[in-house]
Amino acid sequence: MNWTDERVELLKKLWAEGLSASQIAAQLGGVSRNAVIGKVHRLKLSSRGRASAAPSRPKKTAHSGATGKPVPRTSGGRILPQTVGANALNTALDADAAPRPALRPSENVVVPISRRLSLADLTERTCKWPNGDPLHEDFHFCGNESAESGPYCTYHARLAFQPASERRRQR
DNA sequence: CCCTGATTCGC
DNA sequence: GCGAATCAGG
Repeated sequence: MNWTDERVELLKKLWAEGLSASQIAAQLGGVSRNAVIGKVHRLKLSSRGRASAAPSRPKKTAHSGATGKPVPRTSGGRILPQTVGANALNTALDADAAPRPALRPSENVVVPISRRLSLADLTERTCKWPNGDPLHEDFHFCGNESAESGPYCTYHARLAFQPASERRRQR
């Protein structure tokens, strides 16, 4: 992924909004949080709001080049108070044997902003609620922090374990 | 352990 | 310029 003008603009916007580097990386897709942080610094839009100088940061010595090192590590992510407009929820794929109750691509479903993870990026503690059409590029998993030992985040867990009939009136 | 941003430096 | 590895901290 390269830093197109659009991606840079989005980066600036999200950074200004206070999203963390990992969250921004998740939104942009194709980049690590390190990449985001690096870009932020190069764009000189660090500080973000208050503060001025960084009090601590001596230096560093030995540095092992980026050679035979594994650890892809794509972590980070927190549910934000904001919401994103109606993503169609689909019943199709099953993430890791997580129970997948049927849910109509409902009308006014508002999904919390997610990390939009791919299947490969899911971990034990990420929400495995699938969003979008599995046959589309748009397909992704919520990826937000999942609830206590559950497969979904608190928001999706509610939808998942509620009878369709009750789901209706409770919203 | 989870995460955060900051820095260095090989590429 | 890019970003993994690393650091320092919550």
